[in-house]
Amino acid sequence: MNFEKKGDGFMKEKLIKIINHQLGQMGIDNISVSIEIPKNKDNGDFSSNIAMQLAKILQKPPIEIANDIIKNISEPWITKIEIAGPGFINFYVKNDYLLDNINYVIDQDKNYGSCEIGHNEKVNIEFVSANPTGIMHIGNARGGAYGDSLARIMTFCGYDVTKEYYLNDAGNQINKLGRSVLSRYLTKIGIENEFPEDGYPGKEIYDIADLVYKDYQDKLSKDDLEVFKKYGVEYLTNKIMEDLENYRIKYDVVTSEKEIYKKHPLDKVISLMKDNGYIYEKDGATWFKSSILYDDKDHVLVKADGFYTYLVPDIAYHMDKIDRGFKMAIDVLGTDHHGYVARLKSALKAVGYDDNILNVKLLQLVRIVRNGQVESMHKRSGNIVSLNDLINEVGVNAARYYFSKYSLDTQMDFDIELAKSKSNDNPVYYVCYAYARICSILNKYPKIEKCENYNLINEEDAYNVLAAVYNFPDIVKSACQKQMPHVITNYVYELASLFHTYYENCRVISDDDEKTSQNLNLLKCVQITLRNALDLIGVIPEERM
RNA sequence: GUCCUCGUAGCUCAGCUGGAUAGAGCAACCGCCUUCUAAGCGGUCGGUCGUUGGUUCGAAUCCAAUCGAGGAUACCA
Repeated sequence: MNFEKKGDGFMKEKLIKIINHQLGQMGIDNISVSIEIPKNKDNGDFSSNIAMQLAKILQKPPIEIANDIIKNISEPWITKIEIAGPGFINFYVKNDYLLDNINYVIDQDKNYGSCEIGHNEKVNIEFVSANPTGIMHIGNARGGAYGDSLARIMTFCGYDVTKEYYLNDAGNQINKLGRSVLSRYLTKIGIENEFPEDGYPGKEIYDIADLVYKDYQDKLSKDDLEVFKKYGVEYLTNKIMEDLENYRIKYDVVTSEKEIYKKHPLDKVISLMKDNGYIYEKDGATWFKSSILYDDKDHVLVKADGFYTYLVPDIAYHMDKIDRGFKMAIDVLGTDHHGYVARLKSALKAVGYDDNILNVKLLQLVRIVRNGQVESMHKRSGNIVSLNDLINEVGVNAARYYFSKYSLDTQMDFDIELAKSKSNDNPVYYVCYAYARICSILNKYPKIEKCENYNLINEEDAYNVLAAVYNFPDIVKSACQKQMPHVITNYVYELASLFHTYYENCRVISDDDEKTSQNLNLLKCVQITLRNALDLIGVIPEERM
């Protein structure tokens, strides 16, 4: 048997080639053939529905077509071809390709599963980007896990990814922050004052006031708002970055709103839109004619009081992103921003930029459930669970796994009590346990040599594990193309499950040295696959549990 | 009112560019530790894929209507 050691959808390609050849013989050459791995093993190792797709075109029953396709196929490595159900062609194949994959995985090691489909294309992923007016809370954890995992997956697939945080360090909310700190400061130095009604009530505001006091004692007054703003933004930005780093998120770029003003002065943005004919004046305000683009209504850009609405700096910011040469700019936002997408895309078009570059991922907001009651995240600081508290409570692995488990559009309830009390039921332990079991055995054999061949591995359970390992690169590609990290999370669970079954039924270490050695290499490639897959969702498994 | 997203097992969710008997986990019940980690394994129970129509060889998947949940519809950010 002469299989090239190429674990990258190789068998599928080979089968597609064979089918295409047969179709060519039949005079059909402009149809794309797809090969799938059947969910049910009874339906073969690989399967194609090509005959059914051709039924309409050829005006012939699918089963007849299938017969025509397969009658001349004869390959030594194909053990059986069946036509089943309404016209599926099911291929049964020798297991050698799975065994040959073992050394390939071990050689690839950290790169196993990676690919080059990104062609080094520049991609920007912006996520979290919470305003520096408070600390990170659970609501940010989901977008954080999503954005970071997507970045890891796309990088693994050969994209040139920039992870970006947009820091809103200007504007009204920062004034509010400044006034909140000021109020706490005044109280501290004994000056009676009223806390602003729309101020930020978090306890971190006291800490900032303490810092200001440390540097200035009681020398400041309400005229020094800029100082309070500066301390507030600095302190909270650092705190946010620190919390995110604990959550295993590291940004490549933090873009400051203030800096954007310098690159794209806001009046220039407006005049650009004006030149392109998208601006009109009404009731003393400047309006954007977004309704003639993607939006269903127009929006104000400059208010009657002369201030810009939030949309203008955001347009400038996205212009800047595109200026930097990204072929794709992904924004991860909560569904509460969904109306904003049409606005922003319209605006980019209005300033003459390609709005297709912008790709917005909307995620359902996380609701906090405590004792069966849904709690509001926004109203009172007392209810907000900080990201830091969550990590201290359940650990980073459990948190990252949990938030990577669900697709973006499931409305997610986060049950605090459940997370705390039943953390052992989190499937992350199930997966990590498989990894720990492997390590425990492999650690007994510090030096494992690769084998020439794996002819002694013949258990059904072993083949099942190896088939999942073989499939990993395809899974990564699919997660990347769909931009769905949870595909990886589901995969890793399945791989762990297959391994636990194997472990239960097959002894790895035995008196037969050759067989033991082959088994150890099998373990090694499961270990590599588990580790690589978990890394993509920001989980680092322990060697021991 | 208009627009967007979602309704799959008792619960939490996969599956959705149409494909074979709709899958996991949790919960419930029954088994398995003299052997490499029982945070494990095996088994039983559990479904008119919200409802009704349509498209077709075939629909959880596509289309329309309808009911239900959430969100968006600011001269707030």
